[in-house]
Amino acid sequence: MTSDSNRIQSIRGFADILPSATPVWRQVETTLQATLAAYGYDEIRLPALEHTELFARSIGEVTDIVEKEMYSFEDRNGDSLSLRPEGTAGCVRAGIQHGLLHSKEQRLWYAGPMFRHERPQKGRYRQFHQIGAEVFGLQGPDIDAEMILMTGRMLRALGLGDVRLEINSLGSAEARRAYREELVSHFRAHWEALDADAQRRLETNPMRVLDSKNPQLQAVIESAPSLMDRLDEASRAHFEGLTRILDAAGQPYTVNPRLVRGLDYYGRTVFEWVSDALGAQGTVCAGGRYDRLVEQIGGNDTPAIGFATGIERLVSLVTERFGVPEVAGPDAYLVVGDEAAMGVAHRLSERVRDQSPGARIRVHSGGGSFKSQFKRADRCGARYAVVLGESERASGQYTVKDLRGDEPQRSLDENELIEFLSAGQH
RNA sequence: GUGGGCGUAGCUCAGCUGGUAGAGCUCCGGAUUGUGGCUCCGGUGGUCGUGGGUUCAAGUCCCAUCGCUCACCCCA
Repeated sequence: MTSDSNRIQSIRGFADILPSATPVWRQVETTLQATLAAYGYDEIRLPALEHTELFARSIGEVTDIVEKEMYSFEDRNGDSLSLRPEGTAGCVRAGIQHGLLHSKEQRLWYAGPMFRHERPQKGRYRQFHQIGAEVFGLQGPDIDAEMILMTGRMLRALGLGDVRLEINSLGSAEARRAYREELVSHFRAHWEALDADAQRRLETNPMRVLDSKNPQLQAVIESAPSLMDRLDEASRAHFEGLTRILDAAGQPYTVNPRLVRGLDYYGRTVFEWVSDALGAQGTVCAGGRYDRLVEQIGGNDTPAIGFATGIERLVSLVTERFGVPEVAGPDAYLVVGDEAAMGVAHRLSERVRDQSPGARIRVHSGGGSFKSQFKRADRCGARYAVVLGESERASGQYTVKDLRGDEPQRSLDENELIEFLSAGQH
């Protein structure tokens, strides 16, 4: 036994996804991708590594993500590169670089690992996986509403229809700036009523003060001005347009005026789907509009909206609710008597795979008694055990035993056996 | 970065006021010379996370350190 001290372990926050979990992952991923396809989105695949500058310029220099959570390092030529902490920046970069956004709309989705150097906890990892989508070139609230309805459909398709939808509008950059100043002076006037945490937030991200969970601050927060009341006219009309469509579509929501994004590029519509079953990390899907970003990183003025979901969180919810599906074993397990039988076993199984690519045949390896081979056939969940021993080779009649049901043991010649195993479900 | 909880067999865990490391499951073998599951019997598997200290004696007490985990911050 190797001692723990010289055994290499995975990096903190980088999880292995073991065979017992991959079926749920696959189910979540295929369900989400099918829904995206149903709304006419096209897949785009993007690098995990980008120039650090891209994230600094899009996410915001002073955000936590850029300041202390990125995996950044110098390339051999001295460039600063970073593992992507989110997917939007790279998608926008690719859209500009390849001319995808040139006066036409795009509905794109992507999937893959993201990296943030945070302290891991339930539902939060340093390498985590997202599926997200970005729509470019559409400025009206109709696409906002469609994206919200689509993400709602995704969650329902996973059996997670009981999450709640929260929406808000962050208004225009100008309105937000004016509001932020107003907010800062409000809280400065009540400085001594704030706790240390809120005082710190007032310096870094004033709108976050509204998020404080401290009940003693509720009075000061209640009396604070609301961004909703100070939206610019266009943003107000946009938001009202959004709620009209959601109402007409029968999609329930709550307006949460304290719903703020941690990334600088958001404006106007923001939304979140929240579950109460995940502890502190309740957001399973979040998105919003970012009309200024494309221009900000060098493209033409292009309206855009996007969302991302955390696969780990969805997998966790689905697993808690429905358990893990039993892994289906092979259709047949070939028990081999000796070396000569091994040749027969592979000749037979290859012919079955030729004829029926969906057939799942496991040929025993590693020797051992018939007893132990049968035991393994049973343990791996095989439906049938096929015995290839001396007497079978002599007679040309192979024994097939049903391991899961009451079918009587049968004797088949080679062609019959191949037909039998190729038939799939018996 | 900060705080709480936890580190004993592959897994889940027991181990009392310090006194020779245990159980269940798994795995391997046997009962059944070529037939799994159920049962019974036997076996493999541990520097008790790591390093130091106290003691005649440490899984147990003390200190440090590493790891896991939950929470804060922040976020998917």
